[in-house]
This record gives sequence, C-alpha cells and structure tokens, in this order.
Amino acid sequence: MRLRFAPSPTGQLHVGNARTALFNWLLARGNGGTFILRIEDTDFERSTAQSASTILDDLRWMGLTWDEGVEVGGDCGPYRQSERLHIYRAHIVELMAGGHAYHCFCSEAQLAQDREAALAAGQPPKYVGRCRGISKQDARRRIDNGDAAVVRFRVPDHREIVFHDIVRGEVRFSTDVIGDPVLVRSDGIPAYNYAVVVDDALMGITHVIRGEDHISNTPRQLLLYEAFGWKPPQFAHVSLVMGPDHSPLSKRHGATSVAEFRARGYLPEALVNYMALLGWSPGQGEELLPLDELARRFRLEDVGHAAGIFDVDKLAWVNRHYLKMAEPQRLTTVTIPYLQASQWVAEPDAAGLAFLETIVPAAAAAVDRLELVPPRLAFLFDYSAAGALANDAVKAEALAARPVIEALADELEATPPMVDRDAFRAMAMRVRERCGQKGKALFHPIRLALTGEPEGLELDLAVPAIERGALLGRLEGRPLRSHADFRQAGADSRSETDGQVGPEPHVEADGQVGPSGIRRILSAAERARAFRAALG
RNA sequence: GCCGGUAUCGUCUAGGGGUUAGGACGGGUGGUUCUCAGCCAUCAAACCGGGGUUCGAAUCCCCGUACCGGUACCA
Repeated sequence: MRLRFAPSPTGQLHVGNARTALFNWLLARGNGGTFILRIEDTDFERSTAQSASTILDDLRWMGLTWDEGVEVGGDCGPYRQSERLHIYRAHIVELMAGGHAYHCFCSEAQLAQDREAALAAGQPPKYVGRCRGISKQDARRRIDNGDAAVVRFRVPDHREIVFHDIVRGEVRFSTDVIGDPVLVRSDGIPAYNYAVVVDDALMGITHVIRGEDHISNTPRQLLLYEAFGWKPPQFAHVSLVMGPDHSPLSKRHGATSVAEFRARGYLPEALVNYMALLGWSPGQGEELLPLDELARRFRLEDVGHAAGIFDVDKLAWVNRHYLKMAEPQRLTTVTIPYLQASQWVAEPDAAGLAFLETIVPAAAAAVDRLELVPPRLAFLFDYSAAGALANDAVKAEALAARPVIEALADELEATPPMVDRDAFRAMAMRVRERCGQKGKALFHPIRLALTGEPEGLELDLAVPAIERGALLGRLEGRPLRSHADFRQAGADSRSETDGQVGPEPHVEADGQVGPSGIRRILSAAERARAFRAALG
C-alpha cells in the first residue's frame, strides 16, 4: 500500500489539506504502508520555496512524517514536480504517438467566447474540439512558425466512466460533459491532471485520498491511465471542511492554517486528534486517542460523506485534555515564547526554568490554548496594588474586609517565604486567628491583596509560586530544581527577612528581568504591605 | 445552466426495516472549591420535505428542496 500527500506550495497548510494528509498518513501507518510526500509546484506563478518549507514544517510538527519524498529521498524521485519536467515531456510523446493527444492553437479569447456561447445555449461549457482535426504536419508547421499551442487530451465521445470510490461508492460520469483537458500548457509546463497521473503511476501509488473538489477530475485521470495502459489506483474523496456558516473555511472564520493553530498554542496531538474526528469516528464513543491508536483503528470505509464543520469549541476541549496530559517540562518549554512576548521572561537559566516548571503547567491546565497562559500568570509579574484597587468592586470588597487585609499584612511581616501549600495554609490559619474571618470572607480578600485579581489559580498554588518567584531574584546563581530546594532556600532566607523592614520596599513590580531570566516578582509580604498602604 | 456529491440534536457522530434514536462538544440547572476553570449530577435538543414499497420506514426506492464541489493554459 503506497499513499501520498501532494500539496501545492502556494500558501500555508490549510486544515482541510492537513486533514487529507492525516487520513493518508493514518491509512499508511495503520497498514504498514508507505507514506510519500510530493510537492506539486507546477504553478510557477504562485508556488514558493518558502511555502513548501513551512508546509513540511507543519507536517512534521503534527507528527506526520513521510517515508519517501521531498527531503528524505526514495526510489521514485525527484519528488518535486518542477524537477520532473523531463519525465512529463517524455511521456507526452507516447500519448501523441498513440493519437490520445493533439496540439490546440485556440486563443484564450476564442475559448472564452465558446464558453459563453455554450452557456447561453444551456450546454456544458466544454472545449468544442476545434483543433481536434488538425493534422500532425499542419500542427508541426504552425509550431515551427511560432504559434502558441497547448497539448490536449482527446476524450472519447459517449462513454460512461464508472469508478468505485472507497468513501462514496460508485460514481459515474459521461464523457460527453468532459471537454478535452489541457495536458501541457503553452509554456511547456504540464497541467495538474497530467502531472498527477504520471507521478502517481510512476511512484506506484495504490490509493489516492484527496479532497472532494477533485472528484470531477477523476474521470479525466482515469482516461489518462487507460491511454497509457496503466493500472489506476483506488480513489477516495473526502468531503471538505466548512466554517460555522457552512461556507468553505476561510480567514473570516478565524484560524484556518496549521501554522495559525500552532501559533495560538494548540498542541499538535490535539489538533491531529480533533481533525481525525472530523468526518470519522473511532466508534465505541471513544474520542481522545493518540496518533498510533488512531492509525490502528482508521478505516476509509468509515469516513463520513458529508462536509464537516470545523468546531473550534470542540478543538478547545480536545486541546484542554492534552494540555492537562502534557509533561510539565515540555509544556513549560512550549509556553515560554508566550511569556517572552509579554516581556516577563527572557532566556531563563536553570533556576528560572525550574521555577516556571512549578507554575506554568498549572496555568496551562486552566486555559484552552497556550496563548491564554500569560493573562493567567499576570498576577506573578504584573502585580500592582494600586492597579487592583482601581477596580471599584475590588476596592469595595477590600474596604469591607479591612480587618483581613490588616491581619494579613501584619502576619506576613513575621512569616518566612511560604514556598509550599502547607506554609501558606498555616499562614492563612494564623490570619484567621487574628481577624476572626474564615472561608470566603478570609480567602477572597487574601486573593485580592496577594494576586491583585478577583479570580485566578487556586491560592494554594498561586501563593507558593509568588514566594518562590520572589526568592528567585534574591538567590542569584543558585539553581533551585525541586520543591525541596525551594523549601530549603526559604528557610535560609529567613534570617534576612525576619523582622526586617529591609531596603525601600517595592510597591510596584519594577519590570526588570532578573538574573534568572525572569522579571522580578514581588513577595507576598511586599504585596500585602503595598496593598494595605494603597487601601489608605 | 449543466454534471457530480451530500443530508440524524446548534456542531461532530453512533445506529440502521420494529430502539425510550445512543455518545461527545457546546448550552441550561443544581452541587463542590476563596474565585475563574475543573469536577460531579441533571435537563433541553435530531432522523430535510413529499410520495411510494411494507403489517411496520429514520433506515429501502422515487421525486423535490437545500447545501457543497466541478464546469481554467489553478491545483
């Protein structure tokens, strides 16, 4: 079983095409077949090397690696159509000799006129066949004379072309509605319908899975296989991907390319898993499956016939699942660019990385996609007591809870850094003793004072993160890797903070990136002090 | 216009001559947690329309409608 994905490098990899690539890959992988990647760049006007390389990157990112093709080689190369021109040229001779192809000298204006006339008469606008009867000698003479010519395929009249489409079943077309297709353009470059057939045949492709937009090309291609005496592959046409309004998925629906989803912070396994679900079902009500499991279960016969609407909400759900499953280290690595974009992180060193790994995964587990992580972590890097109190609701609540704020600030003056959840809980209990408040009346004001926000990560996580982050700036050159390290560091710093007012307390984050490659984070004590002061 | 394709909750789908037509996402409600998220429970929500065939049709057939694709010297 040999399958291929053959994109045209005329832009970014669209999710519809990515899904086609995925289906090809799944079938190949699930059956021990070969997956081939070919670049169809015969449209020199629109094709770019840049686009080709990003498409390759996107495929690799999704995990859809190929066994043969561009950049990996193989026995059937080259795998770029622009490098196969000599092959197409050699084969066109055979077609001409067999009378299956002929030169056509019709001008574009003439063709356009024919088309209009046919439409006006209610006829299918196919090529009228004006040049079909031109003798080879005459054609030769005109070409030598400098006349522009294309090569057309001679489609036989009154034939019915029937083929079995693996997803759609029997499909039939009458050749009477098919005009003689252009095989070679006047500039000598082969047209799509010709190049695919030559390539698929020579590369030994056994199954062609492609978008439904190609279904009407299939009879022409079948005729070409017949003319060459080649055995055609099996075809499977998968339906197209639509936007929520049932029109083809386009920019106005939001992200449409793999690169855009990647940039927004979707994990590749999530995008791939979701795409597999669009038009296909693994059955048994199971939906969240890894790539190899999808490959094991994938069957072309089970692919749906109807167009699928791309559901961003469901994608988000799948992504959330994988965001929760991902390794903390990997999650941190892929999230750092978003933190850098917020100017909170530069190039973190080992200590900075260790710190991020203790909090980024928790933030990532609470969002739909990685680009939403920074707002979730703003409490660490962008704390501002004055800014928080500028919000009327926050101010009102803080005012009403003044005893809690007072008790918190007092208590924190005498509390060493709370580097874990237990230390925070113990501190909260002491505040409770001081002010007599409990539950929501206790914790929500604490949240306001310490994070500056009315909502966010649970305090058990947020407060230790604040403390560890604040410690980061003070213990230069000392890598802290584990929770135990942080705990030890917290104990060590006790003597410096204990009972000391210290230098001028930072009331606002100063925006400086510290030695760990992370912007300086205010400690809980500094925050409580500033919050109380700002409250007046 | 012509040719081809498609049609089950809003969306992705399971099923397929006799079912309370199942699941998931999203939505509603209640519970849980300091909050958001999450989690748990629970509710609403579908066989495009019309004719056949049949004891019986969402399922098979025909017609219609809607939508999608094609109708290029783009792929």
